[in-house]
Amino acid sequence: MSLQQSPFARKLGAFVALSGEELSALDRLHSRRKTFPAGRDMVHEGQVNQSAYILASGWVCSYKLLSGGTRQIVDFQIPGDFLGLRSVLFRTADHNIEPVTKVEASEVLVEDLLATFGKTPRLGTAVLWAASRDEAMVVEHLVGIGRRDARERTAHFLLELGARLKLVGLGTALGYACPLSQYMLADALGLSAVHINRVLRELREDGLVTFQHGKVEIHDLDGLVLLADFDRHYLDHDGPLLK
Amino acid sequence: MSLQQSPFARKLGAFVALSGEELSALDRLHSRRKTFPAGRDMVHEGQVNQSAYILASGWVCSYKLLSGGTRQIVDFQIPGDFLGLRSVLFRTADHNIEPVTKVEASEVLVEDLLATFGKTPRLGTAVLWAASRDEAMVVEHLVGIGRRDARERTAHFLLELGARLKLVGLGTALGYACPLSQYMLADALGLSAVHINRVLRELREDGLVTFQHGKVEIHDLDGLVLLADFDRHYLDHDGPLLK
DNA sequence: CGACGGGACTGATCTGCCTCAGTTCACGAT
DNA sequence: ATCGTGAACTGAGGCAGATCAGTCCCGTCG
Repeated sequence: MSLQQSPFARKLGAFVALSGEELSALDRLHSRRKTFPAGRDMVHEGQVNQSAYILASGWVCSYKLLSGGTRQIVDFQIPGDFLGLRSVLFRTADHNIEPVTKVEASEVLVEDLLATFGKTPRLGTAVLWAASRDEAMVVEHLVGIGRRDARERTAHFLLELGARLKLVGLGTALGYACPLSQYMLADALGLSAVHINRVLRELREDGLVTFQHGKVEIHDLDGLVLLADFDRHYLDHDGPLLK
Repeated sequence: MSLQQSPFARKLGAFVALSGEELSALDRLHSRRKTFPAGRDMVHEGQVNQSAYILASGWVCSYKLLSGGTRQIVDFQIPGDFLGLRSVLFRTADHNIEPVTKVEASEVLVEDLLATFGKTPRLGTAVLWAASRDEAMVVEHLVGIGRRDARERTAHFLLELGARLKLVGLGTALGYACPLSQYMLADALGLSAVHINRVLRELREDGLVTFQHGKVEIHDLDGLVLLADFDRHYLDHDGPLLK
């Protein structure tokens, strides 16, 4: 275990216990560091031959635009997350990617990735697991939008985000820094910004969570978990699954 | 090209042009044929060490149950689709799978799958593409539930289903057989069955589609595409992408 | 300094969809 | 023939969340 792990290494380490050799193989993937300013799209839907990225710092969101001008945010990515894996496989991006904050990311060439997996197959397993978890999150998101009301949905979202951030060392069970505006929350949760605002006020007045000044503070974890019908296990585990 | 291709071979063939050798490697995956009656779950959420399946005939749906008793159908699978790939990777199923009709499916052991990919890597590519397309469909579904109204959502769903069925030779641009009840449609689209019924009536009265007696008939394809904001390209293509 | 702009926040009104409570019809079992 | 069941279908009434039209606050820029 090194003192200063990258969020990516930290996240994969939660799935598969990593050796020193595997950790340095990961480090080598981080050579082509790039930065992106907040707000200007990194990837547009339809673009071909995009690179994949590993997010080192900052937040981004993946979204789709509809003809009516509305948008749906599919997911947020936080440090340690893989970006645009599907777009690479498919050769053409099927969604837009916008940095929420200033972002640092490592460009990953497919050939480097495959070579790394060839030499250290357990890393391949770990990345596959991480990708499966991301897919599971999209599914959970779908379920939430389809069948949970605004309060439940918001509560679930904040809990899930907290669990993800905790995994990469950017938050605790009690709170975390969150650069999202209420507009972005609305676009992610399929609600209007006006309604998000009221829901956040309700959750605050009920003593469950506050989300103000870029900080989420969880005041009643059990109450929130109950409201959201949140499965603590599906993101949460202590120690790697594969030793 | 064999005369009688399985739906799975037909679908993969749309992504990657397959040689005779590759086709027979596919056939060998179909040895452990099983059948399942309609209505009784094949897989329950939380089950461990499930097999994966390739659907040979019949329809199934993947869904999640919420604490309130409601359910959200995440996706339907039709012949040629892969079943439970994520559950296998993750070792434990994160959703339920219920046959909509009587179903025939080939059980696929992970080791057989990996061995096949080792010998015929282009098949691996094709399966990966198919999996990416499935993931893209879940994303599109999410967008629909989040930001499309009931009419658009229903129209989009019927078009997408048609495109998928056409790919495996079970439908045309004008219509297809569809064993889904309005209740299932409701659970998939995040609506009530009552409302689905009214929406279907409206679409029928507007001369766009009819869905009656297990048959979907598209009467005004352009109108429907326009209403649904349907991207004809993302599922539709003539001839394999990789020669 | 004042102007400007973007985010948080609010009240009033409207509406899409849900819920409840049915009816009708087709079909399989008794 | 009758019963039961499950799917399609309908009307009435209610409500969650959208939309409209703002105000207030704060940070930034000329």
